[in-house]
Amino acid sequence: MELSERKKKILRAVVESYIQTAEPVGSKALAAMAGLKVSSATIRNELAELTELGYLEQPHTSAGRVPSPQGYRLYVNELMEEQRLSLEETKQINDALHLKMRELDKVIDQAGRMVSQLTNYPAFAMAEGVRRLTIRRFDLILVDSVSFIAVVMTDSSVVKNKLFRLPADLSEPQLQLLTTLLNTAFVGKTLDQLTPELMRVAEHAAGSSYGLISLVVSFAMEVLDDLERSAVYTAGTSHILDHPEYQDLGKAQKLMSYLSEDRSLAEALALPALSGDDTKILIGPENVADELKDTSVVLASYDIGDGMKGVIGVVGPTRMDYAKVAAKLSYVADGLSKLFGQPELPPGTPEKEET
Amino acid sequence: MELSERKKKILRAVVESYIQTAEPVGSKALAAMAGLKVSSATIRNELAELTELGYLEQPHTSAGRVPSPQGYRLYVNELMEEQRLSLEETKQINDALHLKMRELDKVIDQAGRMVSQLTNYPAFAMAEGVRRLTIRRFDLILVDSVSFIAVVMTDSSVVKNKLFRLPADLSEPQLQLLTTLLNTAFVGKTLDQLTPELMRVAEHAAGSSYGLISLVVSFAMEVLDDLERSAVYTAGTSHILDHPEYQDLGKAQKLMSYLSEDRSLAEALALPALSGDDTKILIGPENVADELKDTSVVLASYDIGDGMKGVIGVVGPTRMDYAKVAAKLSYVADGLSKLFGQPELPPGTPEKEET
DNA sequence: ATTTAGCACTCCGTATCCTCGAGTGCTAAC
DNA sequence: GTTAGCACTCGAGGATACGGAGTGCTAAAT
Repeated sequence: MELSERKKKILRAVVESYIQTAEPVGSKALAAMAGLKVSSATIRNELAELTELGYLEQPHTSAGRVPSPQGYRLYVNELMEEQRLSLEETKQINDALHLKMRELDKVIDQAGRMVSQLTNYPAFAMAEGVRRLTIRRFDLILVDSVSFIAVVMTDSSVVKNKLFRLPADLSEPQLQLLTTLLNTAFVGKTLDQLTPELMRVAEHAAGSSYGLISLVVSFAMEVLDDLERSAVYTAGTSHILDHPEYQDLGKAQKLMSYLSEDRSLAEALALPALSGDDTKILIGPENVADELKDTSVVLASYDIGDGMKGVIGVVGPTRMDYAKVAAKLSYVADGLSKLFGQPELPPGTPEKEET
Repeated sequence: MELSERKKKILRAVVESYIQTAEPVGSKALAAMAGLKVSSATIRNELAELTELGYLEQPHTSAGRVPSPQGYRLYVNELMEEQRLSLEETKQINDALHLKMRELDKVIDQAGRMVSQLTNYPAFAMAEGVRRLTIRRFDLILVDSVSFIAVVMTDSSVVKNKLFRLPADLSEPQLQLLTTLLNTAFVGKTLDQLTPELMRVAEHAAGSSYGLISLVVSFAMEVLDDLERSAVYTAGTSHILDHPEYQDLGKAQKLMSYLSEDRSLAEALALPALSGDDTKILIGPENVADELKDTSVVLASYDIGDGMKGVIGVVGPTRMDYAKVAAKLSYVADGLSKLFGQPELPPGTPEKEET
């Protein structure tokens, strides 16, 4: 059943007032502020019905109303006005987006921090699809007679390196050979195809018994591990304490430590994040993770290229300023998509501003 | 003036009891536990004197006693017993020390996390002296006709890379030339000698007007930035909320956000950390940073090699289990020193256990 | 000269009670 | 359908009382 215009207006007023003040909203206050020229008594009737329908809740009988998750949901879906960012805000974001680093993990990390700082909520940032990155090239650089550095380069300019030290001497020609071998075997493969089995096949094909190949297997494994680990960053967890809903130490504690376990956060949010392209809002119980049941999450994803997606998001109380957060988040996400889309400019070249 | 044996015994009992319970300690409780066969009245007299001398404090007239910073200081200097770690604990640490990664920043980060997890306090880890790292070698790897990757290798196996994309084409020979140029000019120099001035000199000497050199200047700068930024990691800040002294939300907030500003933490602790080799304990007001005035810090440093030092530390309330924390910290620090001291074994080679 | 027992006193933490006010739901009039 | 009026509910916050842990002091005991 569709709600009457007036009910919607009232619901919206309740949500917005509560978002601002964190205090239950009473009929009188609503009568004064909502652009309705009706008395508080009428509003009381409407409130009673909205409560009946499940959009509002009462902390106790004689308190004002507070939006229920369902209420927030309706607000977010239908009532919320697209928030326009102020010039200042866009400027601030644009400035921050001029990241110097283009290394994937650095960018992700930075993006998370930025979002947290921008919204005053804890934020997280993650990348999805690292295992599908394609290997473009191996290079082995001799350091001294017993060690070399392996550099693997993939799509999206992701580069990883690792130092190897060997029990035996190694000559430049040997290294060359190994390089060729690796390149012919693995270029074009994705990272998660880089399994020990494949390695053994390659080793066999080359007829070589260096044992070196197995070294590089472990290298590849570490690269993967590393990428996956660095696929989630959280920032600004201390902002939790800014909000009155977390005066309760126990709650704050729980949420905080949940947020610092990057892995579980990633798992809980990977699915929702992937299922769509634009901004997603998960309100309280809509979250799968128990720890987030009375917490809301706003997610935005951006395109990294080469089949990878990045996700940035914000975590906060259900009483969250969804409009503002969503606006900022999607602006940042767009910015990041552009950043990854456009070819990297050489440092020093002036870049053109967004307007 | 030296305290009497009995006073010391009492002081120690107060400190240890308070560390455990976080409750002011009364004369009766002390009479019962300290190995003294005197009555509570006698102890009251002693307590009064200890308070007079500034080693103890009274939250209010009719409460028990609490150690003052000065009291903790004496405890730490003279009364604290070297804590022996249990076999389990050493095992736990040893296991954790078998870090796969040897990349400097990863190790530092890991070390911080480990310590926090081990002690249940927030921890931090930093490296000191990155700017003094010596450049060992540059490598430039052609990616495609308009981009290349620069790899710089320094002491301590620190390797950094960055992708460059150029407005113009670039040939393999050109790259070779550039590489030689960079290597002759900069190998053997430390990172902080890698200034724009030096760059200009080199460019001039080579008679080249590529402008490429300036690109690499910026690379070097970024490497430095990057290293410095990644020179501080904090972990486990949420542990703050475990301790009753931070029930006061405001305090918790302040400390937390202070801890997440890595830079200022680093500055505040760089000095004390450097001035000695073994474990350092800073109690409350002994900290220079205002934000840490009622917080204690335990620091241990370890040797990374090539003139670099690493510092790990723990932050907590002045009522901290100094003995345990110091023991764990120095054990970990020793472990790390050894880790950096011994040559890296090739993966797969079984490493010998500590006993 | 210490040490100890005894005792009056202090002061915090807690529980209890009370009041106040915001807000509700309902009824009856508009 | 709307509004005014009113009794009622319930929590927040303030005052008051109480119990207990702990002290400091004095005087006796060792």
